[in-house]
Amino acid sequence: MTEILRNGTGLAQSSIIAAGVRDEILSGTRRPGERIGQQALAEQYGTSRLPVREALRMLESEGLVTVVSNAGARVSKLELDECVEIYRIREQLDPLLVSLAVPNYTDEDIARLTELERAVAMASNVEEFLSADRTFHVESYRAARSPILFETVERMWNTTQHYRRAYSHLVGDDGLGLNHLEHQLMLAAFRDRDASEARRLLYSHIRRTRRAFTRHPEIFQEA
Amino acid sequence: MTEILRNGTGLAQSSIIAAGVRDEILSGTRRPGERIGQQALAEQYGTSRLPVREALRMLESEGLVTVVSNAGARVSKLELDECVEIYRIREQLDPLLVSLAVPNYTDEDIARLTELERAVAMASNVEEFLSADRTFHVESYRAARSPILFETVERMWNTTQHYRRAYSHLVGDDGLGLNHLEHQLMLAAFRDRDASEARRLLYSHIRRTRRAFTRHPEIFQEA
DNA sequence: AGTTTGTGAATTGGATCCAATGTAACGAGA
DNA sequence: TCTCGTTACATTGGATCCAATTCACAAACT
Repeated sequence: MTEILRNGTGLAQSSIIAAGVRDEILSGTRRPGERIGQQALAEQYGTSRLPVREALRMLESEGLVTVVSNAGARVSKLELDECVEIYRIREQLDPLLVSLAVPNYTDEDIARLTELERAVAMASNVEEFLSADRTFHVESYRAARSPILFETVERMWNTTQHYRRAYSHLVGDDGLGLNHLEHQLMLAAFRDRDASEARRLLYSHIRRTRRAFTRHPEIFQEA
Repeated sequence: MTEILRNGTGLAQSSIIAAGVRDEILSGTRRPGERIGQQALAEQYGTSRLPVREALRMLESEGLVTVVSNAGARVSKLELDECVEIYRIREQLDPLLVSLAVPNYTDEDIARLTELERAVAMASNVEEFLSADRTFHVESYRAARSPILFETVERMWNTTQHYRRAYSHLVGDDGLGLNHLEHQLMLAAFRDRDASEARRLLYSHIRRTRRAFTRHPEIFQEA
């Protein structure tokens, strides 16, 4: 009965550690190729190395970490080809997800999404933009109530996060204008409850980003 | 230098165990909802429970196993809604994958795929059919050389394997005729190197299966 | 007779300890 | 001075041991 921070329903320490490392990778604290020591992680979270190892296996299955036997774990790196492949997947799945969500939108949903898009447009630095952009899209997917599809999309989003950041830093504010226009068109389709139009717009949105990556292969160069 | 069965490049015991359990789940030896004891697995593979736990975490991330804290691991069950969701994903990804493969087909590839389809048509029982059908599709994807997309598709395939088996047992030979016709049309598109036609045909192929599931919700009833 | 509660065993989660592999620094030789 | 080989160290992989939680069975109570 002591109000000790209980692990909730089945939240083992390995899950907590995995979530922490995941956040650190997504936030850019840990960069691709960087080594992840078990001992260091164990000390950081005040546990033994055992839950750490399970956490690393979980992250490996998510594609965020690459484990080599007897050589340790590293943050996964992506080649341009692989990033393009993932974006091809997203070109298919994100539009499907949004097309499932649009019919379920309430007026409140659309008002909230409009506000979230304002936050994207008003972002004053790269980190703010990345965070707001992700929130906008994630929230636009919520009404689909398709947890498996959502998780699959989120996984694709996560593994490419670092390169989206690198691209944003590279181009600065250029291209944000197009991004804003596409978001506005999507919001219009949302208001019309036009699922197929929202689907096409999101497809183009992601496709354009994919082609932008192809124009900037230097992002994927070895450090 | 001793030719001891080396673990190859990074094949830890946890990966071996995970592969074994994965096979047992896919082959139907372990049924959805069935408990997976750590101790039993450890004895089966002659190791301690430690690699077993890592293996279960990996399978959990793949969606094949559901782990509840302090309550053990079980083979994942799927509701009809979830299975439909996964098939909606496959409707998008499998066609993309085949459309990437078709342009790369050699004449030998097409000859081999024709043979593999004959094996599907000649399958004399459910297990043979499932195995041959999977081989045909997997081989048709190989030329795409898109490992990430392939792995994603394979994951979707794996989590729904049990229900495909249940459906096949339920309907027997009915519907196999349509399956064969669709495969023949796909082969024709392959020979023409008509990627967009192959894509549409595979979309219809998977969509039809999804709708068949919806007509047989009894497959997903509690045992 | 059905429900509930308590006690027991079985199973899971975690920590410490030991072996094996990979890495790196150091030294010797060309 | 550069290269190669050897040795020492750090890190990972695995096994055994201990604590905590859950589940099952049985007994008692309503």
